[in-house]
Amino acid sequence: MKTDELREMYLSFFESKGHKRCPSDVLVPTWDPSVLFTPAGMNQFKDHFLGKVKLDFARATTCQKCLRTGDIDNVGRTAYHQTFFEMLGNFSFGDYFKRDAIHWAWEFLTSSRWLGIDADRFSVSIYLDDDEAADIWQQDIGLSSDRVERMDEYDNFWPAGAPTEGPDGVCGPCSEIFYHPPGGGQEVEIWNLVFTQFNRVGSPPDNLRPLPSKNIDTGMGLERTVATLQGVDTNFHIDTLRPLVEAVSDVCQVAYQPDSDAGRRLRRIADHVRACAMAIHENVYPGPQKEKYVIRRLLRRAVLDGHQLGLREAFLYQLVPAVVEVMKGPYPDVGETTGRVADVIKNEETSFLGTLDDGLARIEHLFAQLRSDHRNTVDGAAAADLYQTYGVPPEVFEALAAEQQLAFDWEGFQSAMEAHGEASGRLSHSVMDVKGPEATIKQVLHSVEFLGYQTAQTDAELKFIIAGEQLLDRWSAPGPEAAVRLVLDRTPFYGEAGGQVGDTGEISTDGVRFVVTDTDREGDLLLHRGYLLEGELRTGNRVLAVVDAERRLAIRRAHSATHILHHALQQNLGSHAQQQGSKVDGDWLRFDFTNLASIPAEQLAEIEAAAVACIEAAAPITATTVPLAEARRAGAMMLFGEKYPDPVRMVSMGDFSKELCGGTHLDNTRDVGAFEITAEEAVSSGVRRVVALTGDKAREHAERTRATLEEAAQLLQVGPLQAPSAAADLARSVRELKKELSGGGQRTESASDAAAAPSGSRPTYAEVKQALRQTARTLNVALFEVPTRVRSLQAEVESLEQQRQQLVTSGDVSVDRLLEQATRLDECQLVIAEVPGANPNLMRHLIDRLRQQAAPIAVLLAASSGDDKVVLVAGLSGELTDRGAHAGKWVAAVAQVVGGGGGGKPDLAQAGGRRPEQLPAALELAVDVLQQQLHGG
RNA sequence: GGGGGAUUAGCUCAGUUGGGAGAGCGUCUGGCUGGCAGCCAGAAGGUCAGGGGUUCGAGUCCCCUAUCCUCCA
Repeated sequence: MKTDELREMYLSFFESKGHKRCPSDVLVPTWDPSVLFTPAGMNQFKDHFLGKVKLDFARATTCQKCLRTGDIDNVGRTAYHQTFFEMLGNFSFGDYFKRDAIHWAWEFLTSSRWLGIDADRFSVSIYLDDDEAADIWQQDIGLSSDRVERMDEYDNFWPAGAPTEGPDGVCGPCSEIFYHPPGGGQEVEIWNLVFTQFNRVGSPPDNLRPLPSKNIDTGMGLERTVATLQGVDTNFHIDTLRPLVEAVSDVCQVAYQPDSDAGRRLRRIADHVRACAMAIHENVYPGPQKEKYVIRRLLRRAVLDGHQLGLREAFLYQLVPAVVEVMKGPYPDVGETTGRVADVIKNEETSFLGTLDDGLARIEHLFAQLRSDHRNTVDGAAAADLYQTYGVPPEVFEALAAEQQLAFDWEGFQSAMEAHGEASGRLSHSVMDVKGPEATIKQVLHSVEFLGYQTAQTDAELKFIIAGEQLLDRWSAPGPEAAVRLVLDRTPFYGEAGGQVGDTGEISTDGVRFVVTDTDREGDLLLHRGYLLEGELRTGNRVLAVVDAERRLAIRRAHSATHILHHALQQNLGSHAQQQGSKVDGDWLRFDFTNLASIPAEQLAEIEAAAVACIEAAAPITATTVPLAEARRAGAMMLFGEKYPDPVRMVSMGDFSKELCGGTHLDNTRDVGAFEITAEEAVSSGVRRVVALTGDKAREHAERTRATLEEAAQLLQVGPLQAPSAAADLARSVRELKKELSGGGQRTESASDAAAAPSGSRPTYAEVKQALRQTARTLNVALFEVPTRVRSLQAEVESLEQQRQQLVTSGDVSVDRLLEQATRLDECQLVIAEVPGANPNLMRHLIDRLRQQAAPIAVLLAASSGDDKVVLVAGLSGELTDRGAHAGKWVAAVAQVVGGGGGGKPDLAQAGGRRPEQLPAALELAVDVLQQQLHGG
């Protein structure tokens, strides 16, 4: 039996038993914070099990794409471990229970109409005291007692060990079905039937409370079951995966021998590349965090296996077509993204190979150190350090160490990694928690009627008051510190979702005013977060809920503009430019999308112009609720990573944009008013971010841009469009002045462009924007910091000019002049002098020249800079340092007199102080100090 | 979300109680050789990522921000 046949047979069997056939959920359920990836078929039904949502059906069956990395080390080594796999399952939400679940499982496995497997090939396990299940298996089905094994809570309870160790929440016993292959091979667990019938509360004993409605949750590993049916010894040899392994073997040019080390690596590569391709297909790219990081790690492990097999160039991406070939049957849409997925993989593996090269250099460095220390073991902690900081994989480390006859301390490595794990903090999340006031509310109130599409205000009944984790009947504490959440039976307030921020506004009744600062969403509940201004709230009150209409309108402008931008991006960049995330606030929006390269300014301007054209086209905007299938036919934008309800709300703009969206929108695109893209940047590799403004904010931004450029131009005394070149001149003159002062050299007269006359006509906004951007870039500051920066540069020029002037008027501070002032001390020349206007660099130059010309010599030069600072530099020629003099100590002692300190090397040192008026006294002291040093006093 | 690191010349990077901003490669100029390869000499090239703080003095110490790398969850 083929894989595709088993999948289809399972689903149609349960359809024939009244189950709704649901499609596989996405691989990354963004709506579920407790998991990174969908780990099992039941995941998409969590809310159904908990009664959190209204049920349209009580029985479902699925084939679910799953990803698990818990046992990643076993992949390739064992027969059945995989990271990506498919799971068949049937589910009951308070409908049928153990008896039907077991009977149907048995019928599917053994009936000749279905799988028709010999009943003698099966045995089952059940939970210790689950007599109900035991009876069904033995009495109804007729299994002999030696084929029904009772196991403890760690084997036959879900979650494992729950009665004793928790977590609290929904749980129950399970029953596993084992297949015994003919010929006496190892038995295989192929199906697990979970009977969720308890709510665990606290520690044993008596902590398992029966649930009012009991559920069934079963899981049959597709690949594993196929492997047993096909009589092959590992999942990797079934009809779908064997060709993939062969493809890996081809690309790697390593013959596939199942039992060899290389064979294990080939299987692992096959598994990992399939997992990566399926995830990337759903727009989950390799990245530095969370699910993205898991994908990066999977990809790297595969690359590393290839590396160990001798490959040094990117190769994984070549396997994408093979993966598509295998997966496009059940998931036809994977065929649409082959090129994109391959590009992403190629990019990522290329950059990883670069990282590996860096790692090799660091490993070399460490080996050199070991050799010089005459040690023969690579310290595990040091290796862990390199791994954590630079990503040097331990496997590579070990292999290279072996070449150098060095041992690798795996134990030390592991414990260091564990310590790192602790230090990084672990998230603990229970699989299903039914705690918190929101859960309590949901038992009573399944959803809140949302009226915000039609109106900004409505009367309503106050149903619940949530303060912290408690439900209250009344609330009277005023002020922002006393924040609570309110639940109404209906509301015009939009709760944050789909990137659109929550509404603000006011909820009031006679003598009571409550400020809504934000609106959240918990499932279908809308929670108004805020505080009381006056009065007392009581549940049951009739209240008036009023949204801040002006802000809501600004949000609508931004949201409609977001759809327009999405459309413009796809038109301009291509259909790969898909939404990766978005945030919509009042007249402000942020839009992340898939694109490998940055977008040049000209292209960005084109995109902006295209968006503006859509706005000016004054296209009508409509929202309709239609069946999902109809929306798909209409060509609405569907995102792979999104989970859509059915029916869906489809927002259309003219004939250019159709998106599935629950947000609030304008009635006509013209109402967006102004639109401007203000930033384009990277979010992570392969993802770009655009920030844009609409309406009032866009207009204000344009005003401000114009005003800022004009201010800068005025400071620079040029016309607005000459600001960039004038700013460049200014920056250049600062650089040249600094160089001149520090080098003591001659000033090279810079050919500064004469200030051009302001141009006659008023520059266009595009020109203004361009000019300000360019100015900001030359000055290396943010757009609106330009005038500030210009002022500070101008001040710097002035002060540098002053210094230069001082230096010029102080006459020629030449080596000769200083030597004329020299006195004698013992056999040496001694120069102690003030050099007005000089800086430390110039003084050092002078000292160098004096030492060259007149050794043995001691020099101490001083200058006051500014009003309240003194700089001192001292230098000694070799003869004097040999005799025990120390420039650092010398200059430090002298600097004390001017209220400072200093230090440096024996032959050259520098100091400073804050009291210029004491400088003469200090210089006088300098002679004595040096004399004492030379005479050991 | 948390831990570790990086950011210095066009490129690759060094910079050690805080006290002269450096090397190699590349570029340019000159020289050696009959010419080239090559060798020698010299030069140009820096807002030490940005901002704040400590200090007489910060590439170096502290804080913040940005970007990138990396590990853990």
